[in-house]
Amino acid sequence: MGNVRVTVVDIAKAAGVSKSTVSLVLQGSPLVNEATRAKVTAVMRELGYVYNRGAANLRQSGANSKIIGVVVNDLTNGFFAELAVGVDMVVQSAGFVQFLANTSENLDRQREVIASMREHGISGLIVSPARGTKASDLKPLVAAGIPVVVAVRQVPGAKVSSIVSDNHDGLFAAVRHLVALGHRRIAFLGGFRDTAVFMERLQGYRDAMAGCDLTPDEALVIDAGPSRAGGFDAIGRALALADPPTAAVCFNDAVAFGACDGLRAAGIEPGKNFALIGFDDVIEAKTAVPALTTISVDPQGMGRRAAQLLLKQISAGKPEAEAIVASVRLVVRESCGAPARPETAQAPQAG
Amino acid sequence: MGNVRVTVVDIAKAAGVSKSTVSLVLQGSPLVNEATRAKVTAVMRELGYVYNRGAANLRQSGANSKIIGVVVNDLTNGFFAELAVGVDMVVQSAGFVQFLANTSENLDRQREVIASMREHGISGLIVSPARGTKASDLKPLVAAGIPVVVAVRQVPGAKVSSIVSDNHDGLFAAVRHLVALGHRRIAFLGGFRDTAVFMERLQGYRDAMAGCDLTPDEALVIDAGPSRAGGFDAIGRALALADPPTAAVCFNDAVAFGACDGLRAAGIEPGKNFALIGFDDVIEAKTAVPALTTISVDPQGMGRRAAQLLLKQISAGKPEAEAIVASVRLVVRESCGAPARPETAQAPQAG
DNA sequence: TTGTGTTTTTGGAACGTTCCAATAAAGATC
DNA sequence: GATCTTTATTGGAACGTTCCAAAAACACAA
Repeated sequence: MGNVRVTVVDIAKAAGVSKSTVSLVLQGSPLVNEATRAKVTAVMRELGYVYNRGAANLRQSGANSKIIGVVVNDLTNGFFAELAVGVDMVVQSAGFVQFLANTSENLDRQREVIASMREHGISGLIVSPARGTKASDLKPLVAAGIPVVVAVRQVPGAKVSSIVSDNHDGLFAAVRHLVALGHRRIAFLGGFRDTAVFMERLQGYRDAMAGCDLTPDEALVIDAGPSRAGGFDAIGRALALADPPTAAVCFNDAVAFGACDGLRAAGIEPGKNFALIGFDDVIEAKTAVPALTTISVDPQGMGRRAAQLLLKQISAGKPEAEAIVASVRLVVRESCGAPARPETAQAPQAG
Repeated sequence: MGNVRVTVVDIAKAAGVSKSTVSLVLQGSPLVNEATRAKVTAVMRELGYVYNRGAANLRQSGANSKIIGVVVNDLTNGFFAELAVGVDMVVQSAGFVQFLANTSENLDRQREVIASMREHGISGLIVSPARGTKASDLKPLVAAGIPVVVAVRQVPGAKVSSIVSDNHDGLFAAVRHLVALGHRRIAFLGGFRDTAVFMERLQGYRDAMAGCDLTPDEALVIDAGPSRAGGFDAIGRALALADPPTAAVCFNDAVAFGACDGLRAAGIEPGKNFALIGFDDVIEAKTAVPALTTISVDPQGMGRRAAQLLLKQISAGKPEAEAIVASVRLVVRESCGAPARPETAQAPQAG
C-alpha cells in the first residue's frame, strides 16, 4: 500500500504551482515568494514527500552527491572506530552523509569498496589505506577530480592530501623519556620494515638515541608483526641478546602488551624491572596492569581534521593536496617505571 | 582533466552497438552474444567507464539501490563496532554497500540520518536504536515498504524484525552460577528501569533467585546509569544496606568495572571478598584485573545474522517481521571468585 | 524460395530532478 | 498610458540508465 512514490510533480499539482517552483523551494532559493514557499512545504509534509537525491544528482554535475566515502582498514580496532566517529561528526553537521566501509586490511576488498563508492557518486573519500596500497589505487579517483584524503598511513607517490600523526616526534619523545630515567640500552620492538610508519618511527628512535650520545646498535631494532604476538616474539629475541636492553619502545600498544606477556614469561616484571612504552594510547592502555606509558594520538580529533580537510577541498573545487602532521604527546603511566605522577590532563585537540 | 563522464552511449558508439546492448551487458544478461559482450567489456575497460548507480536506480523501481543503511547508537563502543563489522561482512559479499552512521544515542541525530538514508534510497535498514526510539520513528520506513531490522534493543510496538540477545537467559545463568558458588545475597546493579533490556535482565535475575528458593529482596535491585559511574554509585548504595550482598550481577561490563572501583574504594577486593559478574564481554573484560566473569554475546555474529535477516526480507519482497533471540553464554573468569579454571573455548556462533 | 523459430539487437519512452530561457505579474518611472 | 525594473513563476530539455515492444539477423526445414 502507499507504495507509490510521491514526486515533485505531485507536490506541484497539489499546491497549484509548477514543478520548477517546487524545485526552487527544495533548494531554498530566495527567488520564491514566502507564501508560496509555505504552501509548498506544507503540502510536502502532508503528502510525505521524500527527496530523491539520486535523481537530483543525475541532473547536476554529479559532484555534489552529499556522500562522503570513508574506508578504514580495521574497524574492530578502537583507534579506527574513533577515527570514523570523528569524521562522522563534522561530515554530518555539514549536511553530508557518511558511507563507511571496512577493508580488514585486504587490498581486494578495498578496491571493491572504493569502486562501489564511485558508482554511488561520492563527493569525496577519506581512506585509512590497507597495507600495500599503491598510488595507482587512488589514481582514478583523483583523475576524476574526486578529492581524497588519506589518513593514518601515507600512500607513497599519491598526489592526495594526507593526515598522519607525528611518528618521528612520538618515538623521539619516548626514547628521551627513557634516557632521562637512566636507561642506556633501549630497544625498538615490532612493526614491519616495509611500511612508511615503521621507518618514520625508527628514524625518531635513531635520532633520539644519537641526540643522547648513545651508540646506535642495530641489534636492538627488532621488527615483528605489529600485534600482541609480534610483541611477545620480539621481546624474547631482545632478551636473548648478549647485552640485552633494559627498556623498550614499541611500535604500538599491542606490541607493548605482547612484550609485557613475554617479560612475565621470563620472570621479569614490566614497569619494575623493565621499562616499556607503547604507541597509540588505545583504550585499554589506561586500565592495563601496569598502566601503559604510551604516545597518545587523538584518533577522533584526527578524523575531524581529516573531514574538515576534505570538505575544504570539496568546496574549493580545486584538489590542491595538503599534508597535515598531527602532533602527539607522551602519556606517562606505570609501564615505563617512572615514579608515579598524576596523569597529564585530557589531551587538547592535536595540532 | 578528462573531467567528462563516460556514459553508456559513449561505450555504445565506440563498440559499434546500441546503448541497449551495452545496458544488457552491464546487467550480465544471457541474451547478448559472447563476442559482443567481450567487445563491449573491453571498450568499457579501455575508456574507464564507471557505472552510474543513481541513474539506474532512477529508472528502476528504486528499491534495489544496493545500499544498506546501518545505524548504531555508539560506534566508539566496541560492541557496536563489532556489530557493524559483522553486518558489513555479509552485506558486502552480497554485493551491497553499507551506509553507516552513528547517532551517539541522540534521537534527533537518528532521525536525521534515517531521513538522509531514505533520500539516498536504501534498500533496507539495520538499526541499533537510540534510547527512547519510538515505533513512530520507524513507521514511515515500513509504510514505504523498506525492510527494517532492529538489533540489540527492541522498539516496542514497531512491526519490524528484530534480533536481540537472550537477556533473561544470561542473567539467569549468572545468578545460578553465583548461587552454586555459595552466595545467597546477590544484588542486581545498574541499568535504567525504563528500558526493555533492563526489564528482561531483571526478570532473569528474579526467576533465577526464585528458582533457587532465595527470598527476593527488592532492595538488592539497584538501578543506576549503565556506565562505569553508575556502577560505582550502585555498589556504594548496595554496601550501605543493613544486610549487604556478597555478590552482584551487573547490567553490563561497564557497570561491573565501576563496581570494582567502588569495592576497592571500600577496601573490598573484587573477586576475592566479593563476587561480580558483568554482561557483554567487552574486549577489556579479558584483560582487566581481575578478569571479568561475564555474559558473552557475540556482536559480530549478531551483526551477521541481522544482515542475513535483512537480505532475506529484501529478496523476499514481503516484509514479514521475524524476531530472533541470540543465545548467550557465561564466561567464567576471575571476578566471580570461582576457582580458576581454563576459560571456555571461543564462542561458537550464537544460535 | 518461403516459412517458422530462435537468437540478438535496437530505438524510443520512461524515471525524478535541476537548469535555462522565457514569460507573467506587479511596481516604478517617465 | 507606455516603458523599464524587479520579482515570481513556468514549460521544456537535459542527466544516464533500464525497460518494452518490435525489428533484424540467423538457422533450419519444407
